[in-house]
Amino acid sequence: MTKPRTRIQARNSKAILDAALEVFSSQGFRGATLDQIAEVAGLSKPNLLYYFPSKEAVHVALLGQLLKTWLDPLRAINPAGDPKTEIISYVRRKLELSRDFPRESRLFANEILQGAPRLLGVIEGDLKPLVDEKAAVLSRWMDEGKIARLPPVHLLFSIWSMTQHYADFDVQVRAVLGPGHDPFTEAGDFLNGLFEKLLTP
Amino acid sequence: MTKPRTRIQARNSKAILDAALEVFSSQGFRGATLDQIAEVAGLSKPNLLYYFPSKEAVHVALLGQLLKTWLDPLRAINPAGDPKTEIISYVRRKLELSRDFPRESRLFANEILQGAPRLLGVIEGDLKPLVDEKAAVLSRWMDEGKIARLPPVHLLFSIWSMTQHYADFDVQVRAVLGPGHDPFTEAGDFLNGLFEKLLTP
DNA sequence: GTCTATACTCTGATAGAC
DNA sequence: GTCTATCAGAGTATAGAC
Repeated sequence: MTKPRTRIQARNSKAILDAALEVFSSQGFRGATLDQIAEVAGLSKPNLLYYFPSKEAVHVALLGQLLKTWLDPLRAINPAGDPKTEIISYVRRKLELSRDFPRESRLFANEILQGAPRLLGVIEGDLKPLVDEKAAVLSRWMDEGKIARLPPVHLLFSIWSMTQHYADFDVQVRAVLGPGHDPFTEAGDFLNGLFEKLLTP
Repeated sequence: MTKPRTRIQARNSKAILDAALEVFSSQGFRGATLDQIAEVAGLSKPNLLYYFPSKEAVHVALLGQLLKTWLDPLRAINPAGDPKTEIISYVRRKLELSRDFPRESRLFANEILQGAPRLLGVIEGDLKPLVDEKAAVLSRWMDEGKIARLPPVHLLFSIWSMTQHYADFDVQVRAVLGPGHDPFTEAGDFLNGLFEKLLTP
């Protein structure tokens, strides 16, 4: 069902992928069942399998569309921009992704936790070259004294881990903060200040 | 099998819990099977079920012993110690936990990702009070001008996320760094410098 | 204490009517 | 395109021999 030809097909394909995102992101691939996905999508199980030939195919379709979105903010770092502004904007965008697409973040986390069986190739083939490219930009900025000298790749890891934490560990974050808190607003202020200070040479 | 009475029972119980940690931490609760656990433990499936009455019971036993270890470093923060030293030691201990017990970290991450169905009570009952207690200590240190003023709980979140990232996302970390890197050694230096700078008023 | 055999349920996937 | 019915295999758990 790569090319939906009718409105119904487009709507059902979308419903299935959305339901699958819901279930896969909270249960992992093996823990999710087609029954659950079909129920959330509001379809029968055989009908789901009319749109996708197998459970695996649904998962692959999800991961495929995930990675483009996921890497966009990193791609958007502009080598010609103001260094500190570029990095802090990147942090902000990553946190917005966690806030607006927490299921995508958890789907990704689940995949990596399980050893990235379906994603390792993409990580090595797409993510690593992109990281190498941007790490070189960061290094140049450090050489020029525009930002503090830090190991560039670990700087990226710290951005990923802190921003994704608010999506992936949302339950724990809210339980520990208690009621009356807005985790993402507070995180935005905290991370803004953190990287402002950290990046100042 | 709460009180093993013979050497064989002690050894088998231990083998089962170790195997279960291996499988649950990489597959999640639903994704793991008793077949896998029994095979890793070197026992037959019925024999495994002689030691634990159900899959659920194995999982509960694992989570129970997990949390004590997991909270120890936070408990160890000494209100009477030197503030910056205490916090940086905490970061170091947490990173050592990630390095030496990555499966425990991933088991915990899996649980939270899945909405903490078996852990939310402990988080609210044990973790939150402990965090509140230590956050008060951090706040006092900030009031006294010993360390920079930051939202204390979010400071703890940043420590948890950055240190656990190296265990939970190990596959991605190694794939992005490429060969010839020692993630945990590099992370230790990076995080040491990061918090040294961040905490300086 | 450990094994073989098996009961029973769940799950992914297919057949075929409409 | 969607449904009911159903199959084959995997999965949890139990019975009972040794």
